[in-house]
Amino acid sequence: MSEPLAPQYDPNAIEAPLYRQWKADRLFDAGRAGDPYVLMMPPPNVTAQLHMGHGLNNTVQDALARFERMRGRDTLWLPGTDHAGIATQNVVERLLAKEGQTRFDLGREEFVARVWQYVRETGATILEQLEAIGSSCDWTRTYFTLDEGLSRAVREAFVRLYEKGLIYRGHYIINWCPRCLTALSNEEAEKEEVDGHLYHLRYPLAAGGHLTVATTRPETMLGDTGVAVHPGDERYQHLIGTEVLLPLTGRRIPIVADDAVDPAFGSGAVKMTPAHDPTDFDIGRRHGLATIDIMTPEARIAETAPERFQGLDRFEARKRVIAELESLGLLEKIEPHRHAVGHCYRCGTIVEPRLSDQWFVRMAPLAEPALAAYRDGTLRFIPERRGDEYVQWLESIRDWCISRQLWWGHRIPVWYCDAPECGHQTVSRTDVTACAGCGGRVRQDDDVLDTWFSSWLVPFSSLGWPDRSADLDRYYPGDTLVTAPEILFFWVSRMVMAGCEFMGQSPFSTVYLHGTVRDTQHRKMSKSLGNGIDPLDVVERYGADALRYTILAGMTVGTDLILDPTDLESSFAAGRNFANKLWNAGRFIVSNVDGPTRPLAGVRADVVRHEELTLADRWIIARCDAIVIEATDAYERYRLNDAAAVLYRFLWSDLADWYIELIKPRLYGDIAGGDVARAVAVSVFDAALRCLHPVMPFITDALWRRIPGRAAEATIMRAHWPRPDRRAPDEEAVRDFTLVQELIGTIRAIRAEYNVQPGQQVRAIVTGLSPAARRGFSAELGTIVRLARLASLGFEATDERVGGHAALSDGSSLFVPLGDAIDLGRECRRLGDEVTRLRQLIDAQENRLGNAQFTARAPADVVERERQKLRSWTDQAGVLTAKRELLGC
RNA sequence: GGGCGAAUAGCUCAGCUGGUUCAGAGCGCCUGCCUUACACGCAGGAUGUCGGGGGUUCGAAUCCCUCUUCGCCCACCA
Repeated sequence: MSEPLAPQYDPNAIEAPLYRQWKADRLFDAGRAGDPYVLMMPPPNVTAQLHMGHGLNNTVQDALARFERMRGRDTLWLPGTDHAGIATQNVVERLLAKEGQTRFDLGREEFVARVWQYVRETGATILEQLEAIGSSCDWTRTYFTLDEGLSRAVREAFVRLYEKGLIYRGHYIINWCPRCLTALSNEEAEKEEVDGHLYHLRYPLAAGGHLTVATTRPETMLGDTGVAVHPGDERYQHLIGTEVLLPLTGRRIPIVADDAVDPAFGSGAVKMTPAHDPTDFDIGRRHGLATIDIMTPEARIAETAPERFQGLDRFEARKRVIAELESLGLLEKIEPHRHAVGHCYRCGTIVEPRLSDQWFVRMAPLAEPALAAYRDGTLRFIPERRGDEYVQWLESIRDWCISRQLWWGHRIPVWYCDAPECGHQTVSRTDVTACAGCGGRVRQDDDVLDTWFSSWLVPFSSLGWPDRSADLDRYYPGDTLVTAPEILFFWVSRMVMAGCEFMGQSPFSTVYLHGTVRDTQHRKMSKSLGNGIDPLDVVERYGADALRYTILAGMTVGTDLILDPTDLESSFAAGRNFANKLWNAGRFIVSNVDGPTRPLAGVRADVVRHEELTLADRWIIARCDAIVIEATDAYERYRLNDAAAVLYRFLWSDLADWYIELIKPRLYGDIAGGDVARAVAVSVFDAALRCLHPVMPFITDALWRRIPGRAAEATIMRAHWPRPDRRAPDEEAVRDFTLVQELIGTIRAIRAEYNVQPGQQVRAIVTGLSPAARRGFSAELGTIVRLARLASLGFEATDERVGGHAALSDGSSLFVPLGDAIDLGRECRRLGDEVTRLRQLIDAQENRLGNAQFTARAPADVVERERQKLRSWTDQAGVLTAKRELLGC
């Protein structure tokens, strides 16, 4: 009825058109009957290109979405992108640099317009790329964090938090990226261990002598305004309250006592640079120390320092400071020192702690409900241990610096009065044009908000919040969040906090944290290392299903996925081969079923009744029921690799290698029962395709649609999840048929062992049969004879002696007489030659091991290996000799 | 410095609550096959001190201790 299928599966011809069909038929869109099931996609950067991390993340989500959809839930997989403030601004600034311009040349408005233009041109790419791997997102609800609605949500959240006193502006030390020229949150300053130095400097005391201080950043001494010691430190009691003469600057600075100083570290005296170190800032504030900012935003030495240092890069200045101190005899020593240094998470530049005015969110009050959600079980993590990290972070949470000195993003909704004598500050949901205090001119805060300040609202802002929309009612809170552990703190924890704060409950109940994609050296795949794999390239060469299969089959819960970027074939061929195997199994079944088949269960008269089923039929049905249960269980437990493996084994080994092979005579009409075989084959194939659909959506739908009897518009996406036969499992069929398989396999092994020609028939004799085995062998006699290439299967002992023996697992004995099946003379000669060859090897080896020189001088493991060789050869020779005796040579 | 994870075939990994699918899968390797769905295939085969050492137990890849090696998260000893 349908067009003939090609023997080679061509994913390129199937996948893309099928995706277009699904999309046109609106199969991804939420809004059906059923319990809602909501997956929130971690928004990729709007200008990102698809990489393997996206591939993994979205494959997992898509598998879950498809599974739940088929189980009858109203599935909403909500896609979107974020504006990625720093990253996107950097990209456009680099483009401008090529034209020899900076953003300052354009001015703010013009620059932002340029970024918008860039985003509009490239922005949809990442989402289109997600389509290529089969992502069944609800594209009608796609969001972007700078959309009008989401921007309104950002202002609403800001104003509400401000009004509750949870947002404040403060003058503190923050992490500053001198390259991106903006403040960063603690999470954005990635701590990394580096090998640095600990410099011991001598500060001359005003009263004579000197005090040694230790520092890792000697250049900051230009901004020192004090030295601190521990109040209980007896070495320095007499110095507290006195002064030192700060070298290179000529400043006199006080020595103070503070509990925060660890007397055991270094010399026990710490130089205080309140403008460039958070601890020093705190201590300085307690003791009224001055703050001297000695660096420009670019981290060059500023005009507040002596002239000869001005304009020097911080690391140049470090060298210069050390050189000068050394020449003054004030450098005591330099020790190697390993310590953690913050790096900008966008550009890798070493972060500089910097004193500045920024906006902060007070986090402790927000953290409490987020902790409670985890502790009362409404929020869980997979794998579970990730919950500990979550708790640890929330319990020691620090305030969140949310202002960024960028132009691309949500501008902070605060307006300041221009009039210095008024100084009023207005925080507003809507744009402000006049001062609420004096009616004068206002200007909006120059800074924008951290991108994550919009991302943390996404679970509800993307559904219409702050409006009380129908979507918000139906789809909040969602169910599962699938993401990489890297953004647990950036995004996941904050979403829970925002959800609890603004919606009263966590935005999801399960957080599934998957691993990272790495190369064979376990390095994270990245553009800069050049060790990435382009998922689209894989789709092109192997197909999206092959990509998905490889990802899911290779990924255990909570572990990383290792792929070899230099050898795509070894990584992805398995998936492609499986797709091709499926394709051909489907091709075989479809082409051997010309019309509607009788159903296996039902009330009509034409159903296949149990009595009509052969042992093999009952076996494959029982196996199918079992794998439906196993696969369902695996999906429910997020063990997608188990689901993939179970289905792979069933479809390839059970269905293709065994069942299809042994129903051929029935299908070809050589023996009766063809229509029953067709019904069974179609039924189990159909069920397995459905179970496999979340893993390999394209080929399963392509084949499923071609099963005869389908309506034209039928799609597996709308098929319900298979339900196993609820009757007691047919254990008898499984047991009996397994023994049939064992018998066939054993006969085949004997044939191979004795070099029986493929076309040569042999006899097989089984004695000592259990009733179950006897029953099974009789039921599938034809199958056994055909697949083992037998002339006959007998159950009476024979007095023949030449042939192969084996014991079967039910206790019966198998004998395959070979006297008339092989050329005895030739086989004896072959075995004889082989034994002779082994004897020679054994002699030589015994000589070698008998040589005292060798055993004394060779390494122990080499000797052991040689001994093993000897043992193995001796064993082989024994086996062959026994074989010769059996054959009567 | 604190916390956590991993180590099983040449490679990538399963092995869940100790014991009848316990030593497994895929790839790779060896042997033989173009058997009318599939050579991206079929049949058969080889390969392991389950990281080292100690312990608990009738029994350990599995539980405990310890060591080694890799990896991750957290951290204001300057």
